[in-house]
Amino acid sequence: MSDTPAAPASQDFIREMIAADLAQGRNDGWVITRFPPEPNGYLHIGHAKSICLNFGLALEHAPKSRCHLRFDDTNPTKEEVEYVDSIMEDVRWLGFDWGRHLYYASDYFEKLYAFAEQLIGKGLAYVDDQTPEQIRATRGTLTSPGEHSPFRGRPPAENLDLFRRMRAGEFKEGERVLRAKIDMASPNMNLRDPVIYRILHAHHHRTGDAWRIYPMYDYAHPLSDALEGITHSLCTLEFEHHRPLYEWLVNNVDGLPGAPCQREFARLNLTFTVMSKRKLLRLVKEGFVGGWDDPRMPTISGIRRRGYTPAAVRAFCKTIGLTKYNSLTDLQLLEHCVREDLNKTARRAYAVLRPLKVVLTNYPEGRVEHVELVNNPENEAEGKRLVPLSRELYIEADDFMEEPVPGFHRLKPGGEVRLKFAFCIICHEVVKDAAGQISELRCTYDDTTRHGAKPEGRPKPKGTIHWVSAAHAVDVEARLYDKLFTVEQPDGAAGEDGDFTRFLNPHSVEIVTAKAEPSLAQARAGTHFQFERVGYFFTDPKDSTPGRPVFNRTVALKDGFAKGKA
RNA sequence: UACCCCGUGGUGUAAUGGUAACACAGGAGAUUUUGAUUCUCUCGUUCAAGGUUCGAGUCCUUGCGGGGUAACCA
Repeated sequence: MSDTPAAPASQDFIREMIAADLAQGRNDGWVITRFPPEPNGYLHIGHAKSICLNFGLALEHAPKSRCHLRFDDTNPTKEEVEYVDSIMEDVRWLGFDWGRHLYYASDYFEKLYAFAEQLIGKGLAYVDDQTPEQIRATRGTLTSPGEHSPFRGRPPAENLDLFRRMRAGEFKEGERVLRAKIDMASPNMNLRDPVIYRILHAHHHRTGDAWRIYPMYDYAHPLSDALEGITHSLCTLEFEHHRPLYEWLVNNVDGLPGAPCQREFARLNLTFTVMSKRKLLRLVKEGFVGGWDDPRMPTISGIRRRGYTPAAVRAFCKTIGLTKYNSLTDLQLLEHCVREDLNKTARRAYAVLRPLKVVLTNYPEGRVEHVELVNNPENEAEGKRLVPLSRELYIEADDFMEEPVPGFHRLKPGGEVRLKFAFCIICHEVVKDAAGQISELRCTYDDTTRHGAKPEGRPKPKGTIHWVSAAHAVDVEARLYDKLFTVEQPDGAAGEDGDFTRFLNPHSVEIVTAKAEPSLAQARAGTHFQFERVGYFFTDPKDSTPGRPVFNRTVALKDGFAKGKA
């Protein structure tokens, strides 16, 4: 894959705006972006879109550019260090680097507090003694204006005193808040005197017990952006109505080093998956999956463990584009991106997922030969390897049909097939057990067909299948992952208050013991393979142990035959 | 029955007043020691109606459809 983190994406409305800003000489030619996660959950593929955008922009505009990683840790009741660590790991894994520009909104608490006092002094903020219920009740509705708080006219000196006492911890949670004084009649609810500070007697993961009041996102975010000199603050569509408030703060607070500009883009939606943190958290907490990094999860850690590559995720993010249209991206596009990458880079190996024994009746007992297999047909430099072959083999059960359907050109009674890189075999006998199940196939091999030789006057078998030597094969665990949900839109299909978990795919994982070529026993954790004719697999970084690898199926190979039948 | 945003093939995007194109998916074929890959061909598109213009996917109006917004969450 030619994709690199710095590869420029096509022009989208954000990049056009930045180009226009640059053309007008704004920001002294700098492009400074930020990725601002709240450390209250794991990052998912939707965040990857934002990460690629923000860090990508910085790379595209080097050297007068950078992207900050800033944790939006303004709500101590929800945030944890565990999430901070995973987020940093995920961003790095995607191939991006924030350098020394790692920040926390909590680093600015003292400055943000001073700005709040400034707003109070200007008569632009006031302490409200109303209860949360009263505030909600007087905010009005979508179709009717709100009412002024009885405390709205409080003089600045009194507000200042009260606000300082809020900070000092003199009041209980919920007793008072600081509100911006804007417009209770605004059609934009965010401008109806939004709460900008609330009392929270909570321990913060970084500031400890130093604070009794914490700023709200709407207040902290624009000012943090401004403090860091962010030029372009890019977020998702649901913050569009917050933009006027964002701008109000940037314009009304004096002494800000920068004037960032917020723009919004559509978040990513993927078929057959849910993306909200709340829903993902539920899948984890209620044990529907093994954890945040379960390979079926759309989290970065999940898809990493599944075997997706950073390059594939980046290519995907580039392909989906950037618009304000609320779209639903086909999961197949993600799969296409990872196949495209892995096809070029993954080592090939032979593994039989559902083994069926084959005895070569004309192959001498006790004889073992070693066949040369190509490691990667897409890259000859990866060379070849030797794989043992003997009288008894395993082939994929799917590669034999006792009563073949039309168009099936693998092994059938009396039929011939090529064992890839070895020779052709003909099936003479189907052996069944007491239950009538096929237990073994008795075949003969043709020594004249070695190494792909096609003797004259001899019809060429249409099928080529993979195989492993029964005596040499190693048992390995393979986890066959499939879609987590059975419907394209689990949230939508669940309806208003329906439960999306009823659309969970009961077959989202199947664990089998595969028969693999011997070298696979030594596969190191975290290695990508293509099991020929089957799919791409990744040695599970968590559950693999030396000598006992566990293989996660990243994605199956496309199957033209299965498709034709459907 | 408020305000904001958005409507281009099945899906995701491009076309910046001048021949509607690319990718994925689908279909057909060629090649193939992976029914993979690769290659060729193919299917199929501007929400609607008016208006402006020599010319509209693009600009205007109205309608329709979708999304968002009433945490002391982010």
